[in-house]
Amino acid sequence: MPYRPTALTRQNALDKRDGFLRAARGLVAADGFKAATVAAIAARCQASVGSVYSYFDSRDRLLAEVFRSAASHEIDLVRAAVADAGQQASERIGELIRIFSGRALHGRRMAWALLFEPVSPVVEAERLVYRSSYTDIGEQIIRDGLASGDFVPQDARLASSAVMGAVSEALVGWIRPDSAEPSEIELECVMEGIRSFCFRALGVSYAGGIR
Amino acid sequence: MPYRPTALTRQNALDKRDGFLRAARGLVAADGFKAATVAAIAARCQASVGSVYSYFDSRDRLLAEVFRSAASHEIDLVRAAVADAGQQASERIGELIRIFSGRALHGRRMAWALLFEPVSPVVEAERLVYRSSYTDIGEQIIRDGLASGDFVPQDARLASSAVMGAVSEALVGWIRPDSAEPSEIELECVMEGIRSFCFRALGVSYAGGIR
DNA sequence: TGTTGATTTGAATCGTGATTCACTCCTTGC
DNA sequence: GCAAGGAGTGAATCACGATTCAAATCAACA
Repeated sequence: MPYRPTALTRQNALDKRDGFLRAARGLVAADGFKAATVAAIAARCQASVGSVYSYFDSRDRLLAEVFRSAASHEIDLVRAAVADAGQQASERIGELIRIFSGRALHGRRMAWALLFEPVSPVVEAERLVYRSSYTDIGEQIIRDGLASGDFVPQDARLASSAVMGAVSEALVGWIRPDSAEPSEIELECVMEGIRSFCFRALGVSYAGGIR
Repeated sequence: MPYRPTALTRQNALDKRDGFLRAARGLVAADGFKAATVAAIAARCQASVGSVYSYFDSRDRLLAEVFRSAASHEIDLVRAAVADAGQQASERIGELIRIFSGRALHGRRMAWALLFEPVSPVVEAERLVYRSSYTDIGEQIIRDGLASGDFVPQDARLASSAVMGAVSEALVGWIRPDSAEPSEIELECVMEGIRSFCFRALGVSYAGGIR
């Protein structure tokens, strides 16, 4: 019974698999999912096209995994920020908006890939989960805000969707692949503008002040 | 000098061209741009694939033209509704929101195609124009509303984008191709919810009432 | 009816990238 | 060193719809 996979072998396999994921992620972050062809991914790892397929069923699944990991990283950051914010619902939704848009505006290519780039149905399914995660977080905060009277009565789910939509649409012009690099000041204005728009929409009792 | 194209010939050519456009539009309205393959378009007109190419440079251009005509029809309806509404900015933006979402919710496949379906870059360029037309209309109304003091001070362009984003995102769940047919009541609730969300965001001075 | 050129046809070709697989190259355990 | 598999390779294949184009057909006019 010669050749039995050993611990080292297994680890190497995991590392290699991970290498493909990192390579793909790098390509996506640089030029979107479209650029993450199987050939490009393999090349980045000095491996052959075929070997990608001994670690993944298909390109789609590989990219779905890339999407999931990049997206859940983003979600985690937002969740953490929201948790760190005060218990006031308005502060928490403000953090959601601020972190979400700040991340998007600073990692524009990746944000574009995660939010807007046309992708295959398999990856699109991941995007659906990703988007609804944000909406879920928002919804919960809004529900709390309604309970505490911080927000004006309204449908929490609808409001959360609308907030995410308002934020996304306000951002899209800034993160489109061919748009010019925006200045830090502009970004601040956009973020603040979105924040106050959403605050008014939610009916936040106190103004929160400009800046 | 035999055979000279005549008026009838020319008319036939125009009609045929128009037939291809209609056919494509029908396919898009039924199943999106993806379904409007050159073969399907030709089949609908009992013509051959090749003849499509004597009227259009490429499928992309054909679809871009379909997009343009469908989109400008929508835009015209919105413009007309806005013009018919009172001179109060809040009424006019309310009409924009109502007609836009009403049309989308009642012609869901076409709305999905125009707003969300992944399309080629050439068609995407048309979508950009289409989207910014709505944003332009909204921006102008908001500008007027700011001038008359109907709305709270804010960046009109940003606000208009945010309104369009909020509306789109609130709608997307209802018009996704695989979503269930919504009831009339649900649609009314969604539209009303969106409208009040946006009214609050704009800081409309009077509530406008439910319904 | 014959001639000329416009129009139509649809099978063959292209383009693009994912996917396969027969073969070679390694590793392990004896 | 050597046999038994596991891994890696990359050229060939596949998928799929857009696009082409030589041949066939049709329309106008003398």
